[in-house]
Amino acid sequence: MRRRVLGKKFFDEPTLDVARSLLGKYMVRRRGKTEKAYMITEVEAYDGPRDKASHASHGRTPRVEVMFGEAGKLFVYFTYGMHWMLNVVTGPKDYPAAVLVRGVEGINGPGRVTKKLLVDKKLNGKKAAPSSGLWFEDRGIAIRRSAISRTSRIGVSYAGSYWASRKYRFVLSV
DNA sequence: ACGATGATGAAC
DNA sequence: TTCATCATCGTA
Repeated sequence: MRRRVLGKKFFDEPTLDVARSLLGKYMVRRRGKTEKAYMITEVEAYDGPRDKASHASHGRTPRVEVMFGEAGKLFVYFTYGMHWMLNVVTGPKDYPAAVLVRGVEGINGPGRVTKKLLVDKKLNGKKAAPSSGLWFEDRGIAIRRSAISRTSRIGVSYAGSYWASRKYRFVLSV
């Protein structure tokens, strides 16, 4: 099987492009000797300091510092008192942007993804790479444009009508 | 439908 | 220092 680990070059692109490109790619998790790969089926883009749905719209706080950093780093934060959210940083340094992984094959919901893959704050700020135990791979699956649907993002009504209605969510239809 | 559960930022 | 708000999920 053809495998290519996705690195900085892949993620250092416009957030929306990266989000769409991640569909059909694989997220690989290694814990000790066991390694599991899951095809990515649902993502959301959070794009820049003016995106009111992005936590980075409040400025460069410790919680979101990683979003301002290097593309290809993992951004993990805690919400709703019980869920970890897994993102990967995109675009240039000092431009806060990331893609939230909302679903993978067989697992729907960002909180379930992190629970299943045992993701928590220990991964925050780590590079998405085999050395950190969590990374992304291109395994040669081609995704047709027609297999991708775009919708507005989930749970961001607080962001105001403009930002809440941006079609920044990408879903791979079965 | 709503409660669990806690970090965050804004208000006071 | 308190408070409402949340990129949610499970149970109902």
